Amino acid sequence: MELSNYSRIFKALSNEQRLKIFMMIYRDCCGIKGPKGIAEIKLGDESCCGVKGGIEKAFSKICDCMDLSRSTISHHFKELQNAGLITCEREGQTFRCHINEKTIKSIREFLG
Amino acid sequence: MELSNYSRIFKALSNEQRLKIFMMIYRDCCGIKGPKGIAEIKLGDESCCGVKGGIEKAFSKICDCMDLSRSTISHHFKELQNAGLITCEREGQTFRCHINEKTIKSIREFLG
DNA sequence: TTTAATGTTCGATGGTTAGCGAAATATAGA
DNA sequence: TCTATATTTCGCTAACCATCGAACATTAAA
Repeated sequence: MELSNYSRIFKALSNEQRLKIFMMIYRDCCGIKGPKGIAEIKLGDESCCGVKGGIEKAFSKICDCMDLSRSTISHHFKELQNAGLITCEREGQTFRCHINEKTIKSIREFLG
Repeated sequence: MELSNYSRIFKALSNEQRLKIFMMIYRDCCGIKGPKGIAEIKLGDESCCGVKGGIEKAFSKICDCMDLSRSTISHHFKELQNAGLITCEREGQTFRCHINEKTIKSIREFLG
């Protein structure tokens, strides 16, 4: 992976609110059991997406537990998508989103 | 480690030039053999800090191989320090810099 | 078909950042 | 002490970013 790709990924994770959104998706929305390092991160009481395997209504759920406007949250989702960290699709009224495992792998390999 | 610390680290690595500087220090200046993932990153011909274990004159060397003003590079060093990624000290006229292993460890643990 | 809910897009605003050159500071050596 | 070299700080500018509310688009349900 090119250096510029890495900087794009890190830029997406450089905003604390956006990182929080990403962590919620990563940890709770996609059924991935957070490994060490993630468990330590405090998201606060507002953690919301506890449905394992349930990526439905990710957007709404995150809206409900964050103190940001919907438009801002929509923007953050876009940024996470642009960085290749997540993919989102709309099925009817369900906003379905996935973690992009390939990108996660690249991050893991970044410093060995 | 707090979420805000992680976003600060990622912010420091979100600028491509700064990431490049960090990678040079990480890979070449501190005698750390880059693991997989780093080896793949192309820094271009300008890679300069080939002296293993030699962290001396890191600033000057990096200035020589990057197309940025010295003041800008100084600024980037400061940012890397603020994020806790590196520490720098001046010994006489030698600018000595180290990787902060603790922070590296945190990054590695971030996604498991 | 109206209504309610869910997301997106737009334009504005205030704050932050990357970059430069010039001036300042620090150190080593002549 | 003077000079050359190395690094930092300062002041500036242009670009970028986070955020909002309003307006719009889409879909489900009443």
